[in-house]
Amino acid sequence: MIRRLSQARERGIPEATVARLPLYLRALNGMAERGLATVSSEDLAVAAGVNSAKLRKDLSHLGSYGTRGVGYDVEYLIYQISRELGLTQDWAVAIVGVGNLGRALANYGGFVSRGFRVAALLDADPEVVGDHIAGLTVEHVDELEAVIRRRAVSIVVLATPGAAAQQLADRVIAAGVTSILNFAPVVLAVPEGVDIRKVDLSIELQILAFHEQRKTDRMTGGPAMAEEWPEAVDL
Amino acid sequence: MIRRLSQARERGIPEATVARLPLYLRALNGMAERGLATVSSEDLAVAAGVNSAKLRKDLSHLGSYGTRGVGYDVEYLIYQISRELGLTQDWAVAIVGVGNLGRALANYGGFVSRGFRVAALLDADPEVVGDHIAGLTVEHVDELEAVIRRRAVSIVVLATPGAAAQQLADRVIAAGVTSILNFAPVVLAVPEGVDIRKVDLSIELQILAFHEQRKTDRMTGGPAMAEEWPEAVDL
DNA sequence: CCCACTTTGTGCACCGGTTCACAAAGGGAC
DNA sequence: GTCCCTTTGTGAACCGGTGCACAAAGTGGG
Ligand SMILES: NC(=O)c1ccc[n+]([C@@H]2O[C@H](COP(=O)([O-])OP(=O)(O)OC[C@H]3O[C@@H](n4cnc5c(N)ncnc54)[C@H](O)[C@@H]3O)[C@@H](O)[C@H]2O)c1
Ligand SMILES: NC(=O)c1ccc[n+]([C@@H]2O[C@H](COP(=O)([O-])OP(=O)(O)OC[C@H]3O[C@@H](n4cnc5c(N)ncnc54)[C@H](O)[C@@H]3O)[C@@H](O)[C@H]2O)c1
Repeated sequence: MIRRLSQARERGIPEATVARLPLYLRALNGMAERGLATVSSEDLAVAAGVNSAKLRKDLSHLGSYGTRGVGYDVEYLIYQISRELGLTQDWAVAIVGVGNLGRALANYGGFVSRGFRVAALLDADPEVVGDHIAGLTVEHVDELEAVIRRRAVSIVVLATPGAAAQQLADRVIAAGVTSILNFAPVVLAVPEGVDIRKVDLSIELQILAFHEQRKTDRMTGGPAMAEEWPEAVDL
Repeated sequence: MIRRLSQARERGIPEATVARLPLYLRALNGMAERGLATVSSEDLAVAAGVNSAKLRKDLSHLGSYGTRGVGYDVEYLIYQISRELGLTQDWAVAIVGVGNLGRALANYGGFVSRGFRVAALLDADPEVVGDHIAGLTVEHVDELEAVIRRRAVSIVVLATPGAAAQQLADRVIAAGVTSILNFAPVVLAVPEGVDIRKVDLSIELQILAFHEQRKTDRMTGGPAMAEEWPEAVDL
């Protein structure tokens, strides 16, 4: 353990790797619960549903944390990945928009489990403001900036209708937040340095439908070449 | 319009393109509502938040549906993309697991809007079975196979706890479903030919946390080289 | 009919990421 | 200590996707 951080880990872990680390972490936690002390790249790769070479390359970006001929120490790797992802500190999250989805998110347990804490719920609807959900009181969105400052919110979840999302994003960014998880079906324009992640159910379904159509087309011999282009369309 | 489908559109639209088509479609629908008849790749690209060359290349995979010097006909492009994505037919979707999240999904309007119809709700909890949600009655998951067959379900949304997800996936696949949208935080193992898409809130937050940590590290001069490796950890 | 202008469609160079395949490293048996 | 076995870490080829830059195609004005 003399001088870890060989040449890797210097700067920049590939984005694709970052996106898989949580997967590895989840698999490792399962293994730790089952009492496993070490795990090979092969076994961990299977558990995480990836290729083992990819897994090794991913881990090599964090440093050289395996033992050849043996594998990786489960607890140690959990610690290293958690640290890399920033899960050793806890993050205050605010949920803006407490409708169907916002409520589900607020009540979601798995949320809190790993470093994330729902610190505030905000809504514009006077019917909703004041409600008690998951131990929190819904505050008025007029208080947005004050709440972000007071509770040291660093991640905002947007669960409002699309029409309100851009304006709310502008406000939370102006208030200093640079990480947003957006559930509204709109493309948010944000300045350099702000990270947006988008969850879009409708897009996921459409992608599934595309492949589903392909599959059934293949069954039935492809789309009839004839109606490639129905003239009736109102151009 | 004599003989469209030059050499493109033959087989296989790139996966990355498929994932963006719903974005273009959404932008186009907005434009159609605002009465725009044609749109340039530049304008549409801005609305969808992508590079215009990428947009043109994406659309070229569907065929050559633009007019040089003019742009794309909005209505016509909506029709072509919809057809390509399989949104001209409607898809029966079953939601399995009617808890916090399942309810939010069932009540979600934007769902139905474009070709998707929630055709069944299923749960294992006798407290929940029989509830009326969004005009449907929650059925018992024992009926899963029968419901899938009876309602011609082709897409299943899994919104159960992780522990139940793999087993349920196996059952819906055995019942002939080949498209699954999974909200449970587990890696599902599925046979060739089955499409899984995963929505994982926890992973999204962890990715945000990673970048957030990087950003704040940069502010404060990076993580102190010293505590790279606290000896105290219980290895 | 011709010219100037706009905008598409795409060839090509580039880039990040994936995968193979193997040398190097470590462990354990004797 | 030596040998054999296991498994890591990574060089290098490959692959899909991105974006620049431009020729080709079409429009509209005169
Ligand atoms: N429910 C789902 O399953 C689902 C799935 C995918 C995407 N979405 C998207 O998530 C978002 C929320 O969906 P939902 O079903 O919870 O909608 P909803 O209508 O139930 O809830 C929206 C909430 O946002 C609040 N709101 C509106 N404007 C606001 C503002 N300016 N500031 C603060 N709060 C405001 C409303 O008062 C309401 O409580 C929508 O954009 C929807 O398209 C929802
Ligand atoms: N709620 C959220 O915001 C959220 C966010 C991200 C991920 N998730 C994930 O989505 C899933 C559902 O979350 P939730 O908050 O709705 O949980 P929940 O506990 O509220 O609901 C789960 C539902 O599934 C049902 N169920 C359990 N076993 C079943 C089975 N074998 N067959 C059919 N139904 C069964 C339960 O009766 C319950 O109604 C979980 O895996 C969770 O980790 C939830």
